Amino acid sequence: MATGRDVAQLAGTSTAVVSYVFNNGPRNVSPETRERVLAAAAELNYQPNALARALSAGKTSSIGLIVPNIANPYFGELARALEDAALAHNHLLIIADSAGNPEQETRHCASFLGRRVDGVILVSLFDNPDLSAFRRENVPVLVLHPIDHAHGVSSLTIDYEAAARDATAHLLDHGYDSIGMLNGLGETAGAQQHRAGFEAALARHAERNPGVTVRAEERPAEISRAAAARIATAWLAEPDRPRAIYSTTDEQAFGVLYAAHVNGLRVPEDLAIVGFDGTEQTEFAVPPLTTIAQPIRQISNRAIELLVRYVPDSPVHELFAYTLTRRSSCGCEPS
Amino acid sequence: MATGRDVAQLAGTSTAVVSYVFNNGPRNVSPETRERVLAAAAELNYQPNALARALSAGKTSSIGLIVPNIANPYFGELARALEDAALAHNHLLIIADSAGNPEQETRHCASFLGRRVDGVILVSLFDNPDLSAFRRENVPVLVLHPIDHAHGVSSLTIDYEAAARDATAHLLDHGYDSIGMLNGLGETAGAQQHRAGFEAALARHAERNPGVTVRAEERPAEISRAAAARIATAWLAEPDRPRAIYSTTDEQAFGVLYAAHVNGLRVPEDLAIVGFDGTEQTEFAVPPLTTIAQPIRQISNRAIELLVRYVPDSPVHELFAYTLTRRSSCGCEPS
DNA sequence: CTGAAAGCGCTTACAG
DNA sequence: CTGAAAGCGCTTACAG
Repeated sequence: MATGRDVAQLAGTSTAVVSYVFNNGPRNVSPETRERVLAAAAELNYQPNALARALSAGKTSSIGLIVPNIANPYFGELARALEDAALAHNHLLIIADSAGNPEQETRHCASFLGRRVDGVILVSLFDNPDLSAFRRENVPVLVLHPIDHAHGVSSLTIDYEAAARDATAHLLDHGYDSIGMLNGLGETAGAQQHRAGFEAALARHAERNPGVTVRAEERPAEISRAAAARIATAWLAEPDRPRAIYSTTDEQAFGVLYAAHVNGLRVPEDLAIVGFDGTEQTEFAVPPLTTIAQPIRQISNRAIELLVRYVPDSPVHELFAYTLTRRSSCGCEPS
Repeated sequence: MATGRDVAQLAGTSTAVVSYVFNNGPRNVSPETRERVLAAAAELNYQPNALARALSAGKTSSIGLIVPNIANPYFGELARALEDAALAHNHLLIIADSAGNPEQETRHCASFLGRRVDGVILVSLFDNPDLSAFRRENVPVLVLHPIDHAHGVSSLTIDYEAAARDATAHLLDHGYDSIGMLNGLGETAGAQQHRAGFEAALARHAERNPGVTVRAEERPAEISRAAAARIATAWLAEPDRPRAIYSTTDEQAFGVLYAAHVNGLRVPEDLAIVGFDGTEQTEFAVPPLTTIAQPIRQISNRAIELLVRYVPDSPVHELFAYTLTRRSSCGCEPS
């Protein structure tokens, strides 16, 4: 492939000038020279080598993203929004999938370090991911879920506890007296906040409705349709099955929806469901799913902005607004 | 960050040897020297700079993938399988999303060229994508869908026409006498093959059942749940609505499922549905969707293999086996 | 406004 | 088995 030298030669100038033209700086170039360079470049189909540029300039203009499963639509939508935002800043988003495997997450981190990404965005499988290597090399890292502030990592997230409280309270407002929560596996900060919100809503409800008892139970499941379907199918077959289920991800909510179908239960007449994430698919579920909608675009735009423009020198923890999108799966009237 | 020179210095050797150690070649290194290098590297947290390596070695060990929408689960599953395969060959998969925008696909192609990827895998928005730049630079390209062989691009795909024929025939075997096809937009090779298969099944059925008339109609829709839902909702509200619909993607099939729900139609009692792609979600649809399952893993493994090991010097067109996964949406007994 | 040259951090013939 | 050095293709002070 043609190099800057080839272009310079054909244009009768130096490689420095070719660089100035293609980068619009840092020095000025006379209009005539610029024309000659551009013409030569077009003739030779010149495409600057991004590797050489990155090596020389000391930055790659790339950002790494690690998600647990890119086939999960929430992460797909997230990746899409992040890529749009990165592109708007002329950065490349490198998407890596940890496939639910902690070791693979660690491998991807090392690989990103080797590729000298300018920043990384992480949806971690660990409650306390080891980010010391990034810290050592001064590579900014952003985590897109709750994380213990003591870990010293920046996070951009909605308030899971408040959202879980609202979701549960909404189910309680419908009058359901037996509510299940399908949480994720493990004691991550996210899982703990979901639980805290769930319990807070129950406590408040008990306080306001003396004498009324609501049965509540939490069960864990891997975050996948298949796992949620399996666990919920068994759960809903029990005689004292819950009347409503709060799922901590949409992916699991779809599994619960399926489990209801398997058990011949109507939604919402026999079982109410609320999901979490607000993926586009929830609108087209049968019936449409009520869910906590995350502001994916806003979080994504801010994440990229923080990584490419206003790199914080100490950890930041920004909270974003969520909305409870009411649809028929919880018992609300279809709109 | 520590460089190879730092490591060489600490280990009391040269950068060449450091390189030999980290690449296991191309020269041998005595066990003692190797030990010293490894120890020094560990002490300095040395991580070879992949950019410098690529620039020097003349290959990036990276493969570019462009899909129309990474939030579409089919492409998510595909990306995941391709990444696994690439990783197994120590390659990086760079995922790019054209967001249904042809110009963005073109931009991504240029960007891949600039990043000097070793190969590209494409799910194109164009019927005849302009791949001349890759050809000029000798970058192998693989397209994962039907494409006119005259275009000179390699393709890895299932036989869409045969699959469409089987799917349609299956619906006809159920005895439905009015069948709709929800195709993609535009006259791509894929859309044409879907149509050809659909019509072939109808023709054969007519031949074998003289006197029996089956109504058939094709309608186009953008490949998204929302678009398919909108179009199918109107279609199913018509008095002579189809009794069964063959959707050329699962994503559209989910939209049709939703449209049936909106129209108060039961699936499969009032409307039978068959999808295409075999995404994992189809298993957990309500009711589970019958679909043409693509061998995603096999196609992905082969694609990576062709790009990193047996780069073909002239276009290849490999056909993979698909399966019709029967579930209840078409009227088959739930298994 | 422009050019010659050093340097980014590797790899790899070339010597020894 | 090991080292000195050229080179990959850019960017960017340094001169002029």
